[in-house]
Amino acid sequence: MRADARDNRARIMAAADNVFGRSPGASTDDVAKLAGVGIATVFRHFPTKTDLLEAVLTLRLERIRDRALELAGSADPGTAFFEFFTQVVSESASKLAIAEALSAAGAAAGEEAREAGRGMREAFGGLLAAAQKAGAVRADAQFPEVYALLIGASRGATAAELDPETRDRMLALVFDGLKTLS
Amino acid sequence: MRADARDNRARIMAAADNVFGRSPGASTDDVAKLAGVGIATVFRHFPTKTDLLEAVLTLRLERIRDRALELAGSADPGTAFFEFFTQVVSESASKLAIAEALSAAGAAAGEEAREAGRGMREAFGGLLAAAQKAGAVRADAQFPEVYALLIGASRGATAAELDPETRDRMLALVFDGLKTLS
Amino acid sequence: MRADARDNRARIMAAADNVFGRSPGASTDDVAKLAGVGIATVFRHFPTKTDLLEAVLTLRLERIRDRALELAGSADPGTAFFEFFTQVVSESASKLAIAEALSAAGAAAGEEAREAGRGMREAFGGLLAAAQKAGAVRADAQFPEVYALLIGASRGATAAELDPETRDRMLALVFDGLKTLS
Amino acid sequence: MRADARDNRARIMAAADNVFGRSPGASTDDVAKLAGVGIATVFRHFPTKTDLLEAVLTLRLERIRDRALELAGSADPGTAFFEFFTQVVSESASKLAIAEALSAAGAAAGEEAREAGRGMREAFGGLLAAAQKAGAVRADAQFPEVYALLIGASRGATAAELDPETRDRMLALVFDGLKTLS
DNA sequence: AATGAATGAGCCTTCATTCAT
DNA sequence: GATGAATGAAGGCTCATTCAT
Repeated sequence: MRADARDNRARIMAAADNVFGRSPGASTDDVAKLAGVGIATVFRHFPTKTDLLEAVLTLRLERIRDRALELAGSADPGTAFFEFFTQVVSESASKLAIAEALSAAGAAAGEEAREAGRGMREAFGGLLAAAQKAGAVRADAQFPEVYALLIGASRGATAAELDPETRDRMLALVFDGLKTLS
Repeated sequence: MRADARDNRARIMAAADNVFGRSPGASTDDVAKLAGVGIATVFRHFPTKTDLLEAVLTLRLERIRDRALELAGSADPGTAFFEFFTQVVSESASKLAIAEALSAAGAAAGEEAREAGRGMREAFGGLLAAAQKAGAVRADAQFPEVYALLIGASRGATAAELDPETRDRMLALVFDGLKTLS
Repeated sequence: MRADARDNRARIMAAADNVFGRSPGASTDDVAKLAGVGIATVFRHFPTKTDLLEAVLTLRLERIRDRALELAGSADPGTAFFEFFTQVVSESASKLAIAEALSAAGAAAGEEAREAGRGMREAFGGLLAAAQKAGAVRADAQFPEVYALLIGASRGATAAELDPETRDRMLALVFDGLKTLS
Repeated sequence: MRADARDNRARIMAAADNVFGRSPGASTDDVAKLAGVGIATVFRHFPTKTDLLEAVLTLRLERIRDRALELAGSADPGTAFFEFFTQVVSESASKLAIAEALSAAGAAAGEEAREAGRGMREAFGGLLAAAQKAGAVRADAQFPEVYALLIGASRGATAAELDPETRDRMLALVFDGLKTLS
């Protein structure tokens, strides 16, 4: 039974990620239907809709953090930093929800999500520090504004539904502002 | 009655601007209550909730456009451009709704709102062109990505609830990317 | 001003007759619009929607009564009776409202409408009595069932949206039942 | 749960039959209250008020059809026909709704109700044909006008709120028109 | 543990009716 | 006297959440 339950939980979260990513106002029933379980099962795993939302948010934040951690070991910290930045913004463009997850990372209500946000920001902070140390990013840029830029670029790409070329040109502008002045 | 009605209409729009600015999912009743009118009065002026939303959106877009047009006559196009950019982002920071208005400017459903969005983008485009002609903004930056940057910065500032100093430092980074390379 | 008011009243009643004839659930506003007056004017003339409905009903009943009275003087009472019966049913077929007026004639709430119903039934009763006296309608048929038949035929024609030929054949059946047995 | 749900559904339909029979414009809430369930339960079983109305209509039509089918096997087709006619009209007299169901049987919107109407008319047509074959009903009467007569008599009885004696005398007149001329 | 049914609060919208010009 | 604006009380319908199987 444990395995079954765990399986259901995963299916529900995947469905929720999908559904809420497309339309944030979707109903819990939509999630249940897509997950192929009864609605009561959803509420058994997540007593509140908010709980479900937070679980999804947490998962997303952790995924982003993991991406950062993977790149953290890279030999070229500058490339790693810009690569991460680009990836996050690119995916935001196609997944409305990631951008929102990023902004919610700060104000998130639940403890778990807040913790995930902290972890993600920390990992990104590590990437930034390394890139600065390596001279790829200007040293006077502090974390808060760089992080705000990441959020902003993500949300801008999402909201404007940019085509990839425009998105890349936008990032080029942002990166020019971030790079060490020669 | 004409005067009274016009007055009410204005009060309703102000209330809607306020309420929807705080929580986009607010009910029409909330708007009515804040405006101090009965709910039927709101529906008399705006037959549909969508109509009300669009009227608010249109108003916001027009206000931003007007700001752009005011600055268009400025003697110093570079300053005018950056000043406008800063103002829009600053206000977004405190008014969630402006950022959303900016992003909705593209995909807005209603004809009126779409037209307002067009007007606003045009005015901003004028500011950008002048600034580029004056050599204040790099010539290879095209409108779409600069506009995306404006939206992104606004949304980023809003979502992250930045304090003014951080916001200014974020804008400094963005502006450094936009400025003509020396 | 008296003339103006009377004119408006007539226009409102005509509009109401029209509108309610088509869709019984129509709003008072629809009536006002069709009449070309403000809604408050309608309520000035008819303090309640029920009042308006009753006035329309009364008018219709009076019209039917007048038709009966016109035919009452006819030289051939049998023809007059069947002619009247046919006319009422035919018009019901195309004007939903007449059939309803006829059925409402009994239970109508307002004194005025009730009086109009009484008058109409009396006139129809006169037609029936004369036709029976002339030997055209069987003598054992009493008013209540003949009147019920008039209502029924009208409503049946209306509800079933009969084409004229079927309607006539239906009436032929009814009339065969009403005629004096030879 | 299946049993409970089926039970509730039946209770809701019974309540709807009752409520709409008395006042066709009744609210869904009235139905729910009479059925002793929450309003959402009504909407769970019938997603739209129209759906509920149609379900009730269908049920009524099917009941009438069943009555016709029962009588179809009778040894005396003439009696069977007139018996059916009388029964339908008698019940209409006390149940406004049946008469309306009958007229709606032609134009009903939903496929299910339309099908039920078809079935009912067919069964009634069988009764008529048999009665004609047996010489109890005049051979020149065609189905459409006889059916219109059934509807009309039902609606007339309902609308006029006839007492049983008058209703029977009205039917006697109708039947005299339908019987084979001797 | 999983399910589908039930529930009431809430939302958008309409309408008869009343005010103020 | 005529008008358009304002109003609150429904009404249809949805949704997060709770029960009972």
